[in-house]
Amino acid sequence: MLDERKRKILQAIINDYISTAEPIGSRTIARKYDLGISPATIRNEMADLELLGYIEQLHTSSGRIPSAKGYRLYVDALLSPETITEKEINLISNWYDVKVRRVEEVFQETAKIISRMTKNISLVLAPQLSQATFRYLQFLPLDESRVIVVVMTDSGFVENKVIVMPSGTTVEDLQRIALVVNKHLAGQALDSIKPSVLRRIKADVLANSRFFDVAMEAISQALTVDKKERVYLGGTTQLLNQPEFRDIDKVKNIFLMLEEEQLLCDLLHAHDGEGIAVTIGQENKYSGIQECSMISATYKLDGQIIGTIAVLGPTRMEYGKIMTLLDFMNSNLGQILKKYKL
Amino acid sequence: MLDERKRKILQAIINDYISTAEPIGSRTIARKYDLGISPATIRNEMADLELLGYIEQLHTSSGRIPSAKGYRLYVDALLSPETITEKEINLISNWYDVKVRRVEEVFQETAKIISRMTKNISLVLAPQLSQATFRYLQFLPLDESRVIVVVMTDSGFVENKVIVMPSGTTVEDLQRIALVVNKHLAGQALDSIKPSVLRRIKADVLANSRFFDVAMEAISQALTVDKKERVYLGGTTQLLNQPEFRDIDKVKNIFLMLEEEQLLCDLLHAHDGEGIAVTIGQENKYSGIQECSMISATYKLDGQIIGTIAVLGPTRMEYGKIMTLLDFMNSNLGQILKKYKL
DNA sequence: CATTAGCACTCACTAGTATAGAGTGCTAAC
DNA sequence: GTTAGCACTCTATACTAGTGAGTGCTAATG
Repeated sequence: MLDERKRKILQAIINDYISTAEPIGSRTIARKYDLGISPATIRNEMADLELLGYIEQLHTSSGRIPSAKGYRLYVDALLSPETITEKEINLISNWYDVKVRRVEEVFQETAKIISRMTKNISLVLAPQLSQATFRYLQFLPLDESRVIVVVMTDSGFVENKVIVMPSGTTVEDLQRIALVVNKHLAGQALDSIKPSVLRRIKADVLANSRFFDVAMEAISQALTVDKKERVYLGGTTQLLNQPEFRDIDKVKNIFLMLEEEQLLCDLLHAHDGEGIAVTIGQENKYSGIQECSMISATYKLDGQIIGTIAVLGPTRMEYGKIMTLLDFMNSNLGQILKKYKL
Repeated sequence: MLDERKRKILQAIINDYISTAEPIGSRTIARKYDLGISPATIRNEMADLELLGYIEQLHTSSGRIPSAKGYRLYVDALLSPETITEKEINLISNWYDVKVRRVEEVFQETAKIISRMTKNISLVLAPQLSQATFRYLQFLPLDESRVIVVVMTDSGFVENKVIVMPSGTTVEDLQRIALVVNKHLAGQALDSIKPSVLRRIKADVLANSRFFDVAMEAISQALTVDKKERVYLGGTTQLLNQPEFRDIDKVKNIFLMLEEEQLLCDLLHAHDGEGIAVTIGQENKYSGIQECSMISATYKLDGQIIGTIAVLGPTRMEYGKIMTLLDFMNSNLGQILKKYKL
């Protein structure tokens, strides 16, 4: 383990690099940080730190920058605790009050708040519908031939799908099917409702089998279609403000990744335990963001993890501040969801 | 008006600049395009074209590039007609078949197709709900205190909102309210349903006034909330492939604009007549895209204009090809919407 | 014996200069 | 009217110091 002085110096290097994005030399450390030692001593310590792999040099006569290993130690042990201010809390709750009118908007706005406050890209993985449980389904006639299947879940999410019914289907036919289906599926998790389950139901509705197939098709579509989780992005342009991303090609790689929703889902799922996770640089699986760090946090509703929020930025990011914010946001998000869902 | 030879030369300059992004000189024109005249003659003609404002020079010894006025003439008069290939048509219909499962996805996928095929940013303005007309509304009980208000429109769009009802509300109360509301609102355009209209209804439901206020609040929310039109974006990263956007700051401006949905709506509404519109460079109202051109086309459903599709890119874009594609897409979109809406 | 002053050395960055090359406008010949 | 020829302009590239921030090493110091 590093001694106190080495840690102080490493901390100074990282803090400075985080705010300036410039390599930092022994002179500057001695001047800016009051460590009571001369540049020469700092140089010796820095040589040690470099040997240990915590910092690196771009070329022999440049200052030092933190290495991935350095950031890792920083995040794990050197981070000075940050608190979220009263002002920030007000800003957040005010934002929700003004901008959010319905559940679905919570996620997009959460992403916006986070990116605004951290000056980085934010990602919000919204809960999959499949984790919800089926409450009931209802057919609402639209006109002579078309019917809307409305599927309701426990938590109040509503999924709907317009279908065309064979001519001659009556409202009563539909109600009978709904009755049977509801009896079978009530309380089941959406992702446990597989074609086999639906087929078993069929036996119970034999009398109406003519409409059943169409209805089942629609139901299974209404059920599956939104299993696809949604990722909401915020502040993608923030990346363009970072000096390490002046290079269009680096930016392009990352933006291309951000356009692939499935990839983002996977990325956010990499962390599916509780609490906050930090992946630094090459720790990231996707090569496009190996010059980035990602801080992610899972949030809960009624004690169950239902989604993830994350911040993506250059490895040189304000870990402390962002972790504190995400911690606050994710403990908050459950309540906010409840509130807006009613 | 320009004589034939001048037009040929201007056409050559613009075509070449569109494909190379490099200023073009008299020598190159003579070599690449078989006009039967010498570089010197071309130089003379180019001097004229510059005097007339159709082309410009970056500095005295550089080749010429088209000016905004040049592009304008090109688009209005010089464009060689392009046709869409069988292969492309298949690609498009196949894309819809594979990717689109529900109405809402049509717009996002349309944006993706267009950006993929044009290598530029695409924007799709999806129909506002407010243009739809109210069909009927229904209350679906969720649990003891919560109810879902489902509002259905003519075209089969469904809007829903969870509300909390005062304790003691019965299903019959709700049905009575629904009945009255439906009687009053059926067939009305959503954006004509204002608070004053709702208040007038109140008289008819006096017996249930206790629940009425809550219900009305929810209804008006369900009605207004999605008046907000949605803009779907595709291929924003394509911009980064353009040589004229190697500069991060230019890109940033445009990306910032793309994040503001309201702005994009306004932009797309600038063209609300029929057919295709092209705005070139400074013709654009928003300063951020004055180095861009935008080609937009409105699409219809049942004879009525319901939205806009557009392509945004550098002024140096393949006008002919893109206009042909948009023309095809917008004439196609109505059918596709019908098909997937069913 | 850890610390520090001093110094030679390295290397990116900047400014200045020369050169090459693409393209022009003008003039005179065809 | 068209074109060959030529002097001229201006960018882009390569090369060459010169500057300065920062280092590592050595020897002196408390």
